[in-house]
Amino acid sequence: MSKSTIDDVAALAGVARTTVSRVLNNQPNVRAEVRDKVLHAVAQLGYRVNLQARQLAGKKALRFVLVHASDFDSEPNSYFSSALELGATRAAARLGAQLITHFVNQNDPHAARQILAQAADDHCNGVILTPPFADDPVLLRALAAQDCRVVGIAAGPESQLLVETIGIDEVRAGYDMAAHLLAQGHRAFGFIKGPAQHRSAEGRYDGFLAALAEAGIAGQAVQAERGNFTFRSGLDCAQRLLGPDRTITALVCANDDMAAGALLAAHKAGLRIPQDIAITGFDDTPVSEIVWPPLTTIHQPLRRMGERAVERLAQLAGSGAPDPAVPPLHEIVPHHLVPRDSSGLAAQ
Amino acid sequence: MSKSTIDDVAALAGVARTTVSRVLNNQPNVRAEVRDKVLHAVAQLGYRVNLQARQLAGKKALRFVLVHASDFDSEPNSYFSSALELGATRAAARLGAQLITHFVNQNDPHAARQILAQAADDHCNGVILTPPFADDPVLLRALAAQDCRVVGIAAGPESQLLVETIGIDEVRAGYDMAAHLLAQGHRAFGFIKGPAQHRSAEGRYDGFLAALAEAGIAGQAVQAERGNFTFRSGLDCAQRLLGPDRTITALVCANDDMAAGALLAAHKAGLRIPQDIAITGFDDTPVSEIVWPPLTTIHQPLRRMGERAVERLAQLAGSGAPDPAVPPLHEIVPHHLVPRDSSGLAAQ
DNA sequence: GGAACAATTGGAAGCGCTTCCAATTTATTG
DNA sequence: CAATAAATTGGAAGCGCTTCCAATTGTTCC
Repeated sequence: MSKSTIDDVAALAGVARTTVSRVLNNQPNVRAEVRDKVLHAVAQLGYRVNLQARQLAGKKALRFVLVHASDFDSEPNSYFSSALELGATRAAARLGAQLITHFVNQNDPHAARQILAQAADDHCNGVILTPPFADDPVLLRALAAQDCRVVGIAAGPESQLLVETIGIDEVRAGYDMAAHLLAQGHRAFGFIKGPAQHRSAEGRYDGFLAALAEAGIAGQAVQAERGNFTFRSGLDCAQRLLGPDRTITALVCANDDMAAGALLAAHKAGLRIPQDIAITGFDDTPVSEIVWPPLTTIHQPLRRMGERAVERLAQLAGSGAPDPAVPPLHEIVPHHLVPRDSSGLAAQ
Repeated sequence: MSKSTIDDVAALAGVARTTVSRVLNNQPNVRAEVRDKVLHAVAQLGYRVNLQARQLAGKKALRFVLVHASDFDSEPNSYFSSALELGATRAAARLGAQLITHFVNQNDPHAARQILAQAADDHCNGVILTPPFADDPVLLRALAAQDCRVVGIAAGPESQLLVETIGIDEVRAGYDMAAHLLAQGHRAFGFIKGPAQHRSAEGRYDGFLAALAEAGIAGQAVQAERGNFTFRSGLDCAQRLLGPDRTITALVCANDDMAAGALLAAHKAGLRIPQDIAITGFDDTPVSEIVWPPLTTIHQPLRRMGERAVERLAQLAGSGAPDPAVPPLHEIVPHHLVPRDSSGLAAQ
């Protein structure tokens, strides 16, 4: 069975090709009854538009912009952005959409303005934002005012009310990590958080505390430090937590890089991992498999998230203007705990 | 000035559209004189085919397959493969080509057969291979016999004679690293090599020795160990090299992961980096910026390499069957040394 | 009830290209 | 040199879709 065309649909629905086209493109002036008939025929034939033909016929291709935060004025060398973009590009290729990637220096005071300008210049149908940009409500609103659909990746709860978002259930992930360590007999915990602006990562801590509370462990029993997601900050925080008067047996870090730093602190302090101290990360980036011992962590499906972001944007673009009555959707992608050797049974 | 079309070219060249199409697609039955005229018109107008139209008119799209080596039966979580694929996908999107990615378990004894089958199934116009597959001459020949063009990435010298290849000048890179350390006053070196099968990485060691020889330092003075590119092996090898009777002041590792392992060994041995021991990596993967101190390393433009691989394949596909008289081209992409804090002036 | 209008629907052109087939030119051969 | 084959060129039909414009149908209002 070869691909069916718009004419097949038209024939089956008993209407003209033009009408099918109108239905397909959400255009007005089609009776509901006819629209249904067409949609029905589409479903029956498994019809899908041929993007080549559509574009050739003059329809502008979908254009999306993916904005990465960078610490410099160049493309970041990070796995996070690579994996996300890889997923997004795959989806874009599949959907025949164009994906433009920009790197914006997050330390630049004009970063937001720059993003707005790029979105306008590229005359795009949608923007994909990652933290910290995805957590900037002013930027989010400005983009919306610019008639530009936005999907935020790993955005915090505030952003989830403003724009479409995609992310793991951060709270649940924190909960799962706590449950894993509790099951191994740990009762005294350290936690290295990320920067407060990174809203979604805060959820990890909340979920972690929730699980502890369920197990009858008070939040005060947790020694929390605040890092900035870098190896160096993980090292520093962990050194404070793992001094000679250490009481904790497990140290949870809000991302893998900090966990790798904590690992070094533990090694330096002469502690055995996981016998003396269990250390866990978050994200399951390659570093978690590289270090020794390999990190127990929470896998975050970055490629999948990038894919979904583009798919969502494509769908939004096809469905016309946003309906202010419908709140934006927060899509949760599944995470899972990856147990490796950096955690194990707590010492008696 | 709007895009010119095939008819513009035809008009300018004074031929029919059909003839232009023939020239564009390298088809026979065009007089050399006419062909030149057309090509000239193409150049003059800056004409580029519209891929949408071409595909709509029935021409099959270019299909390339990118094969990654994996250690499991799943997609590897590595930066190397992500960055390469990202570059390849970007290029494919730009050229309107289709890129299919496969992950093949390199431990599977049938890996080669699997790749051949996939290349055949996908009915593709070309395959991009990475190590270790790019260094398998049997596979390379079989693929060629299957009428499938191959580009090898970071392939060894043997493969460079068999198929088109892309990579950095590994020998020169090794040389550069030695020069960097020599300039900092280091005279006694350790070197952690990769597995012998990884042919291109061997070049790094050769270049390194060459620079030492130029500086009047004998190869025997270098304490070489062989790792397998993992953090763990770097840790183990470094522990042997950095014992109490250590004589070296600089330790060069053939990739970043092993250097990260060596870093841990040094920390454990109570050595200061780089004051007591300089440690360097290779590849400039994200781990090199994550560890402490950040690694001096050689940057390898992975995304660019992926891009070029697709571009080369597209070019090959457009130029008909391979000419056995013309040897395959080995394309060198520029590398550069990234000095960071893990290397510094040698102690007196 | 019919004029004036708005809401629907369909017809047909054409986006830029490949490719089949027929027309033309050139080379080959008895 | 005519007859035949081979190489070269051009004409025209679509590929699957959007969109302009005309035709049709349904509504409204005096």
